[in-house]
Amino acid sequence: MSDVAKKAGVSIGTVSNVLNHANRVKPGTVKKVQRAIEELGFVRNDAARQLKAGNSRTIGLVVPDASNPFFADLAKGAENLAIAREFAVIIGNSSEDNSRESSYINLFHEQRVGGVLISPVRGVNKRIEQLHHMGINAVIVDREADATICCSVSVDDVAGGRLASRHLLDQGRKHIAFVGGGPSIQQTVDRLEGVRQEMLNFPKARLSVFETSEMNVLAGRKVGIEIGKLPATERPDGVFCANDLVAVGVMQALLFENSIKVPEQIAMIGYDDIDFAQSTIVPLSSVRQPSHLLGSSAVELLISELQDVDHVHRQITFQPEIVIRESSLRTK
Amino acid sequence: MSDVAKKAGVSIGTVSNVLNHANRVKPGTVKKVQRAIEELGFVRNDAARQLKAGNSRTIGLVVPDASNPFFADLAKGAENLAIAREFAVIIGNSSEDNSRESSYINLFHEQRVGGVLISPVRGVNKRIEQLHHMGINAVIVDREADATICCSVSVDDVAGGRLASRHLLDQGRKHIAFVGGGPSIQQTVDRLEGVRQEMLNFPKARLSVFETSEMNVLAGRKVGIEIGKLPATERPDGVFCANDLVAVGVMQALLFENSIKVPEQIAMIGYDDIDFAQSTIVPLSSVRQPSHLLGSSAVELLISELQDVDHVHRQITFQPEIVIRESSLRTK
DNA sequence: CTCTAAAATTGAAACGATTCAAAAAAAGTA
DNA sequence: TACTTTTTTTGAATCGTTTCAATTTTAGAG
Repeated sequence: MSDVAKKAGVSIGTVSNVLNHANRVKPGTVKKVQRAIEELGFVRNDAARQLKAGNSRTIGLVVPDASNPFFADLAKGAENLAIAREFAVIIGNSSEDNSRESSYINLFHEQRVGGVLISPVRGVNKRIEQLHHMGINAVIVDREADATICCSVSVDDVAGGRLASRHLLDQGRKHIAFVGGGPSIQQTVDRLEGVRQEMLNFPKARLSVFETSEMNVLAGRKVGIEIGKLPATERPDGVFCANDLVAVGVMQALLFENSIKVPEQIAMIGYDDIDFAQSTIVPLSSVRQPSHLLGSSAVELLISELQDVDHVHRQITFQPEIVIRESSLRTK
Repeated sequence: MSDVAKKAGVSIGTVSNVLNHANRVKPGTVKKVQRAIEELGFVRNDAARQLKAGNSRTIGLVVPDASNPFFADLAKGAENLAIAREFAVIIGNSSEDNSRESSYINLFHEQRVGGVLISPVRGVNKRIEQLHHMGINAVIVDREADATICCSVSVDDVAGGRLASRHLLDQGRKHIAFVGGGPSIQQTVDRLEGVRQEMLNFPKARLSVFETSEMNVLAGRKVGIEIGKLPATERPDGVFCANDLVAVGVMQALLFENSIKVPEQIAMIGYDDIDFAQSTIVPLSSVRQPSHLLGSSAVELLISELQDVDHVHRQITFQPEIVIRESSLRTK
């Protein structure tokens, strides 16, 4: 910067003013400085700027699976709004791993990000507590949080679970299977809770629960093979998967490995309504979440927390919506 | 940090040594300092560290479409290796927009990232030139680069185009349609070039080219509707899409909007072999690229450039591989 | 116990921006 | 012209690390 100052024949302070408060500087001087910047190819060192400022115009986003289109869309929503507000978004992929989640939080903290959007893998409250204790502004996404400590943006997963299971039961299915990622994943727990609630209205129906190691296509395929091998009396006639990736895997296995017909023999419904859901072998019914809106709302809340003096923590909950396609329709 | 030093009863320099060169410090002292760090909840300020170091252990990655699973996988490959080498990866999504690409480059430059992995939208050489001129270490991904200036990791797109089109022609298709994103997108240009080369071996076959506004499902659907509306004599009997997202869109439109049978009336093949390709309504043939490997190799090259004094720029080119599924098979 | 070599510790300087009180220049007024 | 007010410009101090030459402590040898 001092090179620029020398070349433009002004002081360092003036160069800084041109960069940050151009209106305080005489127009002629601005031009001189800008020409010098241009000629020297000067680019401000953000580390020094941050060091002085104490924080940065960057938002950290920690997601459990960046290759899940749902989170990719959520990230896109967040990024678009952030850019409009002149913030940058850094994405960290925890891969549903607690220690990886921690190291991203540390990395972001070291970088003194303005704040963090996070969809915690497990132990939400513990994580919130920790972030709060570290003095990091955080918005919980896709999970409800304790209103007193921070903001959150979520979708009512219990309602989503009810929607999906009620639809299957309404279609006359008697034995529902729920396929999801185990009790450490909150989304799974809530969606299953919705199923359980709904089952109370159908006392004759039966529920089986299958646990996957991860929430992706491959893990779904494993469960699909397992289901296909069950004797006819033990086999469910309706499968609800905790996300579409798992549903796609289960469907693949049922159709190709076990020659089971969807929806005739087994009706299926997924969750997230990713772009591909309508393009699967049998178009997949799903529960739609406003992924884009989740991301942008989260950024909105975070920026409000950073900038508004009278900010109060808010919990925004969106309602999911069922999208019915061929995979879950009643057999004629 | 001075608080930590005071609490541990040592100097600031010692605290720094504990953090960075623990072996230079007596084990007992290390313990004292670590306890102090623990108790005070101290987190190093990365801005100051970077300011001193002049650069950061961060790698910027600029992709044209983060919601394309191909790039999501590539990013994952990059991230995994980077983490193993204790680098962090920041992802910027240019959305195939030149100015957005520029602003990410500037952001990364301001942050003094160690280097940049980039899949430039257009004008590759101009962009390489610019990065080189700015003194930014860069590796071009998914595109070959001028060997004298920087490294690159790519897949032979011309070969991929040949593979796909030869397969369709071998199956007896006479009128091939190529669907891709226009001449500004290098991948499209190269894959089409492959098609053109291969057509020379089949002088009786015909080629039509359709241009999409973007390279996603929605854009593909539009072209699919267009193709479906063509009179039978003008309609292609083999469609090669420049990526799987577009192929999925085209397939949706053909099947649902126009009731055209795949592969009986129109054979289809996509590109990238994303996870979903085998789960589409009619399982989609595709050209597989080693997406994960692309990402990790790029990181490898970049880190070598940063750390090895005798680094020489290398161009790594992988060969694509055809994956044949139902969508392109000959009608019995 | 003394001397020497090795290991551990110290703390001032440097990184490159922003800030702000003070100085200088310009504009306005009598 | 002389003085006041407003606008611009200046540059030293600051942010929190890392580095490295100098100093102190410890270990080893005789």
